[in-house]
Amino acid sequence: MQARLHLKAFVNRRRDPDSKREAVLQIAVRLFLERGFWRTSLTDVAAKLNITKPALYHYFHNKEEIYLECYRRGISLIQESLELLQRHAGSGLEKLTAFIYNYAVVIASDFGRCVVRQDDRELSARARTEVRSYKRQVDRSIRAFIEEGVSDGTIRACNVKLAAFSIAGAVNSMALWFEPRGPSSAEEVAAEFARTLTQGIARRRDNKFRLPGIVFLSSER
Amino acid sequence: MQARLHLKAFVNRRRDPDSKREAVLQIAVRLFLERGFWRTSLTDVAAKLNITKPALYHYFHNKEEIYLECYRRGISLIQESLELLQRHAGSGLEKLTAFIYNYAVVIASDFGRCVVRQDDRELSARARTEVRSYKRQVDRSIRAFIEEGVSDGTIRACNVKLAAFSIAGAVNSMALWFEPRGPSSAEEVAAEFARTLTQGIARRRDNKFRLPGIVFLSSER
DNA sequence: CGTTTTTCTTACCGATGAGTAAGATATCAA
DNA sequence: TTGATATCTTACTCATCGGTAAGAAAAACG
Repeated sequence: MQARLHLKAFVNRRRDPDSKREAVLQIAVRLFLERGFWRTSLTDVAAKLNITKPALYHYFHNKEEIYLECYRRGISLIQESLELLQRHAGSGLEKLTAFIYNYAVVIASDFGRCVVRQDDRELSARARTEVRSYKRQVDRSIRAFIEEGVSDGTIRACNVKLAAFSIAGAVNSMALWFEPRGPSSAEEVAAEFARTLTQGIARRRDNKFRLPGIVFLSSER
Repeated sequence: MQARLHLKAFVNRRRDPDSKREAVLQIAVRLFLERGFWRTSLTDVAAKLNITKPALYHYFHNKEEIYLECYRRGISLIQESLELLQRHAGSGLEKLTAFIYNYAVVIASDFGRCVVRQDDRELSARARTEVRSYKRQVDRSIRAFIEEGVSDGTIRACNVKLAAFSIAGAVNSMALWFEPRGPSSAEEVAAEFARTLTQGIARRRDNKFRLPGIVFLSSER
């Protein structure tokens, strides 16, 4: 990776704010992923870049702004995918399947994982509002694909909201375990998820589903 | 709920450590869910109970122990479900479906959500080891159900590890949005998830799956 | 070369929160 | 009632970390 490059962005005082800002983001997002937002101090970030904490304040107003920039990068990748799919003609099921694939690939990237891994509640009210509006947008898109599929007959009738949550939840969870240098590539995982989440894993000989009778837990405990 | 009861556990100095410990856990888990572990101070917990922070140290060694107790409660619910399923005869698919249902109901409870919502990395090495060993156990069980299903022909051949992650991820995500007083009951969500995650949402006229050609993102960005 | 501007450092503030020391006070058992 | 014990409080320590003030040093510019 060009991580080496970013680590050397501050070797001298050359005036190049753009690439220095970039270096901060690249290093920060790695640390946020490694340790979480609150456990990552700006002193840590600065140390990795061989500068001191106050230097960061020449490029960002505060810690949250650094995170928000990382977040916006991830979101813009997702939006890019959504726009392409919305222009594309195809059945609801095809769009949904393609979206799951693309979304999974995004979530596998550093900035993508950053989008999902962060807990809203740790943000200011202002930032939280921004973040949640993006999330709603993604959710609306997934639901639209599903509804389209139900209309055109490629998706069976189901609880659209819960189906969307289930799909988003499964893909989002990648952020918790996916490792770029791990055994499966992003594309492998994306393909498997796209298949599993649309087609299921059951070998369906018949089309009727019933809940097994061995269910026993109730939420009353 | 009996939250009122727990709020009154410390009205006098009656010697009843068991119910006082219980009250601490019940109030703590709510706050952990509301604000997250690190954003919840022991002063907050104590205030809700009408005592002061040092009083908590009569019942728990430190903050992490309080969290771990909450965690163990959630885990024991899951284990209870697993044991029952392992004793039960049935196809792999049936067991998996039933597990998804039961697991979802557990995750919908306060202690269940606590299990999932907490980020390992915020724990000590010791606690993290304990927590992860539980998680591995759940993962192994899901995989075993899937493998059983593949053997007995009720589940199609698939990447077992990724399928298990996908299912666990979807159910775990409930912890992030499920609200006991929300529009859907735990049982409703559990049933829908059990269905969606095993049968998929596609209306399958034929059995072949192909990735739509509109996929465009690569992880190289 | 000298002036201006940007970049970055040292030294600090203030707030927060986990955990402790020491002692006051209520409960309980005899 | 009284002594022993558990319970809980006040007052504190210590460490962390976001953010700031003030100025030094390097770079850019003319």
